[in-house]
Amino acid sequence: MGTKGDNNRTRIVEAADQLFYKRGYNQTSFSDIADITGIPRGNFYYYFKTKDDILAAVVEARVKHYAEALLECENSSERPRERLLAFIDIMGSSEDTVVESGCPIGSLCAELAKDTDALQSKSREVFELLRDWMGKQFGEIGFADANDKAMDLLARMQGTAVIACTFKDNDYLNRSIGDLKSWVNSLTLS
Amino acid sequence: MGTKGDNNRTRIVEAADQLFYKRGYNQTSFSDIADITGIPRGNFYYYFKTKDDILAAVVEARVKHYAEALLECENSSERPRERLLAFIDIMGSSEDTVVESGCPIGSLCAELAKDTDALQSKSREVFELLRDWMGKQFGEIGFADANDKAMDLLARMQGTAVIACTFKDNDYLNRSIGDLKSWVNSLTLS
DNA sequence: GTCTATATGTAGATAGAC
DNA sequence: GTCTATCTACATATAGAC
Repeated sequence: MGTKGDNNRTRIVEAADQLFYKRGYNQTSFSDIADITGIPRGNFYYYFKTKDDILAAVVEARVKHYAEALLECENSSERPRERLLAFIDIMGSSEDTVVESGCPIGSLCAELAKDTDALQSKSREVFELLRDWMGKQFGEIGFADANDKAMDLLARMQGTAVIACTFKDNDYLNRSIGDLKSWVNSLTLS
Repeated sequence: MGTKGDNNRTRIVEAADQLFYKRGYNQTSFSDIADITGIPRGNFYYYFKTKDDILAAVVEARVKHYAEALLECENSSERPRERLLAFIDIMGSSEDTVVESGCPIGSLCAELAKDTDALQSKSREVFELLRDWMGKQFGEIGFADANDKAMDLLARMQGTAVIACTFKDNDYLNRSIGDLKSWVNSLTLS
């Protein structure tokens, strides 16, 4: 803790995080990470046993990152509906990277769905965090089907990211984010 | 045309098509395709100059496949709204594979968005076909923003596939498909 | 803890016999 | 057209000096 080694470990995870997003997990090599960090390939095995372990560390870093983002959304308003809107806005503030590389969470899950079960379930953890948080917000609003609503919002955000990225369409992305917020605002307790 | 070589070419493309879907483009090797077809690795270069060329052939095969599927949807009803519902049902009929590997079109585009521009724009062709066809249907219904509606439907189907696949959730997939059809049915000319 | 050198496997691609 | 043998590059991973 607090040693030089921890710094190197953190730098490896941060570089891997970016590369997994921009190029994908399978297309990112140890050499790529070495080039960015300046840390020689061979050293990685002092911090991680396998490439899969690097992925696990990246996912854990992302869970931590999004947990903090959700906390900010939580603090942004007393009203759960406003909190959900605040979360949707995060995607808007990442407009350019979403158009370039898609959603960092969704694109990783989509890639690893075609890989081993271990990698797939690891990558899912970030989505589980978001789903549970969204479910909590919808529940506080009063929806009986809060979990279903959470899955719907998650899915609509993912679809928006996939299509905006595929067509390289910033206008569509912004319009769709607006529609998403309108949808959350229009939902009524039946 | 009609020679033995064309048969081999077709078999390579069909095997590649399946493998690109189940394992992804980058994770599919010539050896994998050779194992399935029984055609030796070295032979592939008689039919294709590079792996990218195999992808192009696969995309063209998919465009042809979906063009036929769209024609069937077109013939299924005189009413464009019904035709759109028929297309949505295609995803429902592929329930198990969608949960296992996602949408064949969307997952390929998401993967290749992190690859070269050439591969990315090639993979997009299937989506362009679907978008244009959907736009035509929404236009026939009478929507002024038919193209926007097409993008929305495409996005919602993609989001549904990503989430159903990530969470391995057949129930969610079926519910979401139902919701999608209700949405198409509920759209009114403003 | 950090580094270089290297092992081992497999990828895409080529050469040339038949 | 079909096949085997092989080239070159680069991947993950290991060994061992410092």
